Amino acid sequence: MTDEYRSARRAEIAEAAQAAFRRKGFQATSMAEIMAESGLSAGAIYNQYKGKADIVHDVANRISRQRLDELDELKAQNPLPAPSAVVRALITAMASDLTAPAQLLQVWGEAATDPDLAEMCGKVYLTMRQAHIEYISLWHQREHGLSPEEADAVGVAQAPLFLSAVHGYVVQSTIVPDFDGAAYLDAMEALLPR
Amino acid sequence: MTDEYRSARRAEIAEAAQAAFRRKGFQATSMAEIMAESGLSAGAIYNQYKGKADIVHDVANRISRQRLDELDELKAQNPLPAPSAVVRALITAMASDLTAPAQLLQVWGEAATDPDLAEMCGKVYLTMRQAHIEYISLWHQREHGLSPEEADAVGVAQAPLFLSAVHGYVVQSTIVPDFDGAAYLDAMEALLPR
DNA sequence: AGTATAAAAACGAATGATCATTCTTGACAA
DNA sequence: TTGTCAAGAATGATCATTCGTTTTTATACT
Repeated sequence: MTDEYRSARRAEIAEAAQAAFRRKGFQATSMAEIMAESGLSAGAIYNQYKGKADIVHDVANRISRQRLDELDELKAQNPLPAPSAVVRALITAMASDLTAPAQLLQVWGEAATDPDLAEMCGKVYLTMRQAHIEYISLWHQREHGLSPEEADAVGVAQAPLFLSAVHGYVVQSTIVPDFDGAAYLDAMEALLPR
Repeated sequence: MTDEYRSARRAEIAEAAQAAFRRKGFQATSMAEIMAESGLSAGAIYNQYKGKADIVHDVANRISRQRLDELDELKAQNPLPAPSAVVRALITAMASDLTAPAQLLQVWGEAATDPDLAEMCGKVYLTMRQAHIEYISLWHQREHGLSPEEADAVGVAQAPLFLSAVHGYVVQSTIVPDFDGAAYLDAMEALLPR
């Protein structure tokens, strides 16, 4: 069997598991449910994954990776809009998959007790933050004529707060019954500095 | 047995369960671990709670309630600082219990798949938001001379973003290895409008 | 006060269900 | 024919919950 086949099958399993996890959570989802969702047998699944924990990690990885992929697309695309517009684009991309925010929140919640997951989430965050630091710095240099050092300092200070806009969106869209995403994005762009 | 005794024992159990949940998560914590942590037997625990789900809900409630209690203390106390200073106080109060942010994140993650928990979290959020709307509105009326209607509109728009500062703190302090809470708070006050 | 009695509460071993994982068996591709 | 993969029943462990028993507590009575 070819490598290509292997990874295709892993994707098949991971997608089924992701759907099941989304419904019941990581811990409360049984292997039997993943088997039912994927239509595969225990043997087929254990041929691809070491165990349930292995699947959980792979799915969490996928969910996080998707956010980084969106970041890459943004980087390749834009001229130089305000940082808040970048955050808007990031959130819009994420929210285009309606289940993505809740899934991210599930992963973060799990990371609170799983060191491996915490490390993965931390790495993803650091990549995100670094990209924002560089972007904010660049934007302040061009737009306000700051020196690279001054601009970097601004980026380091502000990047975590721009990312908080993402975190707030994730939490509120999952938890708040009457959450209005569009109004949230408008308020963010009005509030964050330019 | 008096009602007082009953609630004292429930508190005893809930505190033990909370400690265990913090370590292993809600689902992965077994009744045996709650028994060990509390030093009580199965019978004693099942006399107070209907089952594990009952304990989970009670503990999640406690974790959320503590945040509302802090809000009440703030309301009783302050003259009229800027809204961002209120958010700082809220976060500082929360972070004074070092495990509180991670616990909140666990609850929110669980709420993504548990409708009862989601409803509870939603209610807590809505009272938080309402308090902030009123506060921001009041502050804008006094500080910038806005009419009540104008000021209310500002409050409705901005409150979710002020709360995002809390959500961002919760997520980042749990997930980010080198998170600097003090710098985060300073940046927030510098960034949010006055 | 001291003791008997009844009720409540706690104990902890037993139970039955669920679950992750393994392993034997059969099918299929090379 | 041989080696790989999938199937699915079997296994053994874990877990929430129950329940018969013991202990404690409150109360009534002498």
